Amino acid sequence: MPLGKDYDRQDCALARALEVVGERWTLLVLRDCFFGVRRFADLRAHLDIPRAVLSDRLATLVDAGILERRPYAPGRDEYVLTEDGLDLWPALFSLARWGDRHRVGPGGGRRRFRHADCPAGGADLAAGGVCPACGTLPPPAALETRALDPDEDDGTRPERDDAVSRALRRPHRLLTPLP
Amino acid sequence: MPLGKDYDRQDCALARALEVVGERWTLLVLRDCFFGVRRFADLRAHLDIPRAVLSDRLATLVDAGILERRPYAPGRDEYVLTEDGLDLWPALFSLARWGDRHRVGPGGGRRRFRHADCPAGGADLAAGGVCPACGTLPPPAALETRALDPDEDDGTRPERDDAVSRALRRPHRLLTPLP
DNA sequence: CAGCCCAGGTTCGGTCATTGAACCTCTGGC
DNA sequence: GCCAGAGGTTCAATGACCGAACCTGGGCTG
Repeated sequence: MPLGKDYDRQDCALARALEVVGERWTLLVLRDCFFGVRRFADLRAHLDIPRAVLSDRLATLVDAGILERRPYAPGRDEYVLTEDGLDLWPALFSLARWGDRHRVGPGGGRRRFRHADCPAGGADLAAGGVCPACGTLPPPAALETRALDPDEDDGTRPERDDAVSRALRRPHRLLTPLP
Repeated sequence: MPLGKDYDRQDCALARALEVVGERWTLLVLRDCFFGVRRFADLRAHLDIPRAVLSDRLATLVDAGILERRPYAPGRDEYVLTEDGLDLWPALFSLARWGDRHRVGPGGGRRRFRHADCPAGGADLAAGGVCPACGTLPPPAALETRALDPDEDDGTRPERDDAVSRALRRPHRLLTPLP
């Protein structure tokens, strides 16, 4: 946990957010949840995260009311974003967009987010997560994401080959279960 | 650095952003830079961050082109946000806003951000950093921040008493030097 | 129903980051 | 010459993270 015992000495909303969401891996786990990944094994395969750490992060997020854990079969649980979790979307999108624009370098995996349910026809999201066509801030469920076309992407890294990564190359509506 | 050696195995813009900005303390340092804090000693006093860690984070941020280090007197340096750094504003604001709304609990220090240069009169920023009055996404330099009035704030913690904390209780234009 | 597999963990030593305290160095002022 | 303050670095101790190995409980297969 970032700041640890210093938590209550920081008089700042940002510090309180980072207390839950600022640990290593946590935001990447949440990104996957927005993409529609719901199961422990899929998160592990997609992120290459140590089991113990993933276990710990999921517990923290459930505790904080950001994820909900629910059985989908006897003995099997899945993790789904709550209302509070869904509200993290603008923050997550803004950070990813910044990474996309300023740290291009040697890593592909760039993607676009389009307002699929847009009354004005839809367009790729602009800064802040705003749809430039209709001017609103669409909720994640109204968005479709897809990888950049190979000719737009200058990444030269080998692509990942787990089920989630493969599914995410094709257009995909956010929050729809993956893979 | 989050993810460390796994950096190049993550095909994701978010991972690349977190590589620079996801370490403990880094976002809090940047928040202070947006507020107008520029000097090592002021950051230290305001954040209660260990010297070695602050030193390391500042070096990383300068390396990444997010901060610029420049002398303001012989032997004295200050740190100022670059263009790339300023572009982090929507992400920072969104996270702080989420913390403000979902993790209220036992910590005051809540604040509002108003579009001071708004042609439509200005209003507190809404989700994504958008000004609800004019519908644009104002740059940080166009914003004024102030602490919530005591009756709006349910924080019961003792207030901090360093120069930066004191200055930030009064209305303050972002990026204007503090304290 | 014995035996196996799979999802979703926990446990465990080794390694790496963070912490707080102490020490260093340069500049300017008296 | 001496001191103070800014902006560091160094160090031992603590805590987080890592990867590998082990555990558990339900379903399937024969």
